Amino acid sequence: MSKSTETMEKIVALCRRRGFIFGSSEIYGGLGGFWDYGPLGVELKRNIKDCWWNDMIKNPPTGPGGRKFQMVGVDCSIIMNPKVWEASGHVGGFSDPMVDCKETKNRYRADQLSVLQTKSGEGQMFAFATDDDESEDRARKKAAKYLKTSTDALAEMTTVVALETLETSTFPSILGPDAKEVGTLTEPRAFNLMFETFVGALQDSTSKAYLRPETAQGIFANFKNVMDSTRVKIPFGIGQIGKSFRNEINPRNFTFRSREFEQMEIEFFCDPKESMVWYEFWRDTRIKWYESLGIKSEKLRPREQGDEELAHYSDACTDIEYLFPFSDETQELEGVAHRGDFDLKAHGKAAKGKENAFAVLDDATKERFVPHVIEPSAGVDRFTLASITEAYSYDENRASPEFMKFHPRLAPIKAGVFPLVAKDGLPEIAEPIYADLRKHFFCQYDAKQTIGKRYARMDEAGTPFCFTIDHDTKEAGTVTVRNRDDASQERIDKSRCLEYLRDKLGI
RNA sequence: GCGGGCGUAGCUCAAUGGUAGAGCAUCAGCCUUCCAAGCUGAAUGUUGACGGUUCGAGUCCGUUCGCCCGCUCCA
Repeated sequence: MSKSTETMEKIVALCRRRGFIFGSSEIYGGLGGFWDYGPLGVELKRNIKDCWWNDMIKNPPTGPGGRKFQMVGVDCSIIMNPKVWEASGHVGGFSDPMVDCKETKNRYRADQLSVLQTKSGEGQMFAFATDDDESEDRARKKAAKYLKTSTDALAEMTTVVALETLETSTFPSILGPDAKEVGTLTEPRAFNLMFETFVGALQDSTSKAYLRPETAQGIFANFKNVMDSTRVKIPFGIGQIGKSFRNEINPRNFTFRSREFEQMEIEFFCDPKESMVWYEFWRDTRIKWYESLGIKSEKLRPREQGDEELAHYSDACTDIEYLFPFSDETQELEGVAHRGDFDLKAHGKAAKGKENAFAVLDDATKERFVPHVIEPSAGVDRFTLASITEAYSYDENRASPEFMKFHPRLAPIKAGVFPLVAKDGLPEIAEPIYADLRKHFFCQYDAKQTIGKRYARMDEAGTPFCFTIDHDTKEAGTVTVRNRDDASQERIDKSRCLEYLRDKLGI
């Protein structure tokens, strides 16, 4: 077992042991790709979402060149009119079994491919798009060349069959419609990763609906509503945090690829002429945000997508990737995509009947334009997992070797409050201190067992500070503050605990 | 999807085909004046599930499910 796998196993074990993350419905054997957050996990995840909402929506950064811009939020329904997903391109070809060509990366509907084969069924076969004369023509020419015969004589020697009637074991002999090499077609697979459900009591095709596979479309669908109700002006952004669902074929790596997950997405609308400037601004802003929350920059790798990787409508896209312990390669935390006017035009066309239905007026030139969109789309669960793996520390010289070095803003518990012993009137002093602190921060009071065990428990929870009330507190009115990261101690006046926390946490 | 490995208490692991156990963790109490100390006690199981062989199965056989690893896949 590799060292990184071992580390990952320790992290998963700690998450379970301390109540960060459990497998969903474990008592019934679990369900792959679904996870529950426990008492500590929910605090961590909530802190992450609060940080994002605060830093991006409530108090957004200043734009390039000191420009101000507005940010507003929405919270859209998970189930939407299925037409949303037709317009966005999520349904359509994706409901049916598909065949991929490994060479050309083209994807074909399995029921729309035919194959030209020799009457004996032997030798190479030639696939083409059914009812596409041009594609069939190309296949026939290639077949004629292969069989060293004329296209006229070919009809005598060959027969046409539907791809779906062939055994997948014969696929290595098939030449794809656009391929140069033989045997590059995959077996037909269902590619609709959207969860289906039914709205209303009747379960038929007219009531079919989908759980959203991304939060973005709810924002696009409400673009006009937000424009009309809030007096925002281009450039501005709409943010949303919410659950999305993808029926992943193969969920792996703890919570990294889950079937139910939460997203934090911004759709930023701007003048096409300035779109690249805003794209670069958001890419850099988002990278800095992760660094500000304790992700080391050397583990954070922005990866600019090459032209061949980009969606056809996209001008640029950067995946902000993080080096998780479960892989030698960095994995995507967030995608910052320049989506052009693709989405607004698609919905304008589908819902309003013309592509420019969502155009806005340029005050200076009095011309109408469809805004371009910059989309920083982050995975809440992925960043939660990244902050956990980043925080995980091991020092065999400590009494409690494992500890979680969370950034103070993210730490689930901000402080522990302990009477050194549960007698001599110490709990009576400690309890009011705790009652005062908990009004402002999530804290924990513990009087059980030895002080060492209590510190160790707080280390595993990632609590940055512990206040310990001892006999000197009675005499001098001071308490011990114990620091999680180096186990160092200092004494402060017991009345200064809240002030101390505010100062050290920076919040 | 393919191949390999593993399933016994919350965790780490024991138990010749013959009464399912230990340590840690948890809880209660004692002790304890700053880093998982000690003592006493308590609670904890459909041995992943189903079926078969057997007088008797955690153990042998079959099936199945789950998890992990490697490939594959990931609009």
